[in-house]
Amino acid sequence: MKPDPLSKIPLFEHLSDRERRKVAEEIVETHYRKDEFIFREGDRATSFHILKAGTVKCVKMSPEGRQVTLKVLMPGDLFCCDVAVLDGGTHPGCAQPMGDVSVLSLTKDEYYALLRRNPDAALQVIQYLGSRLQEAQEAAKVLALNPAEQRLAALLIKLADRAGLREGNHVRLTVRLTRQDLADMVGMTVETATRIMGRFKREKLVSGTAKSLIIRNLAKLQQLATPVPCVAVKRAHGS
Amino acid sequence: MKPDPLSKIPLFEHLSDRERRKVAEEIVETHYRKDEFIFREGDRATSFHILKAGTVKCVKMSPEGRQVTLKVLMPGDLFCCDVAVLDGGTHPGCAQPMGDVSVLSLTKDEYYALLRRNPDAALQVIQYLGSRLQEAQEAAKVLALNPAEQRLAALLIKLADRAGLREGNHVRLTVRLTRQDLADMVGMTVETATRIMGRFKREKLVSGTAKSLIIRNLAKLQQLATPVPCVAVKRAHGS
DNA sequence: TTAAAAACATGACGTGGGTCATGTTTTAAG
DNA sequence: CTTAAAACATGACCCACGTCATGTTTTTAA
Repeated sequence: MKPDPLSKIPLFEHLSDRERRKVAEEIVETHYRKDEFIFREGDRATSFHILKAGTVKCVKMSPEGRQVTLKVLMPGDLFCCDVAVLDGGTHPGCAQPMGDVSVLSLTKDEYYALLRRNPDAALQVIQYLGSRLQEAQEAAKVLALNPAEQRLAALLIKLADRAGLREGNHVRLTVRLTRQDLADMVGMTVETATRIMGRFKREKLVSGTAKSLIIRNLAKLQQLATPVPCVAVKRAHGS
Repeated sequence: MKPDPLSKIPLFEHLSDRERRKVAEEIVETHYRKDEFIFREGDRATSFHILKAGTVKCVKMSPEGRQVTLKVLMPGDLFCCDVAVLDGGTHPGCAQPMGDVSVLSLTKDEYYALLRRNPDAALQVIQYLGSRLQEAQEAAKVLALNPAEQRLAALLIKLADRAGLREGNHVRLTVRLTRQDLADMVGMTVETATRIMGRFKREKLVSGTAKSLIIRNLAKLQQLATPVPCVAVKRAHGS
């Protein structure tokens, strides 16, 4: 099959050609549209996935119908790579395409076998999970401590970095993100997101809406995202 | 050395006796008191650790001096097991003992070698990281969506489950947790934590303070922790 | 045992941001 | 091009929680 698209994916970069060919035969590619969930919260987990093209939202719902977007996956991202989920567990959240996407899948057993035969691949997965964990913890800290404006500013910066396309002295986001999407990513309501984006727009920090969001002044956003490191340390620790 | 304390730790359970002896020789045990940080945010990460005895707080500080407790580690928990941190990175948070603790450590290189030689150990780490990741995501969701009372109730339940000692029809926590500790774990202020705990105490759901916290009515707390699944679904998705 | 230091507790007050309501603009489908 | 649906925007209201202030109780150390 095809001229080896796997070599570009970090997980597979250390594999031998032979092993890579073997995996290429086992792997299945599937396409999804915006309205087809890849899986839903509570579904039984059966496969390991890699996002090949497009973007996917990982979403958790609250019983009241509100939701948080835990993470936006970009091409190359792994999902369901943790054994905990695969080992008879159910998905802790939904995976919802944000447009047309293409996903590579490997069954649980094939995935296990792969990791067992290739310690380097296992190390890659450990590395990936580790950085996801750090991200998640950082996100929790931000949610717990920062006011809405800072959280939104921080989000825009992260997006510019990870899904942005430089255009002169501003950055265009390659992902379609409505105000609602932004709000869900930083735990606030649409109204609040709209108001703050309105403020940002007035101050020429951003422009455009979902169709094409543009970051016009990254430096100023950076500044807004960082709370003032107040001088007096309120609660010192140790000793 | 000692009669193999490693066999009780999940990471090592699938190792051959030979391998386990080897690891036992490489591993270093260190003791820390309450006022000695094991490491601080920003320190260079050099070793992989396992908590042998005691409890440890993983803490992140905001520039203003507020803090969030990302996780309370209990005996058997791994830390710094993610390669991302070990591979030339710095610690994303502090590790602060909550009393006298005992920690087993393995240098980065020995740890890598161990994982490479023992695919099963690597899978264990993947499993561990995966469940930590889910926990962290769940925590983020709770922080973002739930009001203070629900978060505290949920925390007490989790603690009862993971650090509780059954005593008749109530549960005594084996960890010393001040109101401040509780507050830091669910992103609120001491005052709010005190007030809510006061309410809980009046309703006979809990009693005692840091010295010895007792959960008296787990069922009622469970109920408080779960928000009312309101009937009308506000924002349905799909199709 | 006593004194200093944590931890706990409670009240008064202000506000960020959630909720609801309503209108405009943009996008997508026929 | 039209039209319905989705996304964006803005105002009015209010309450959960953070902040500050002050007092009591418990713990720790000497």
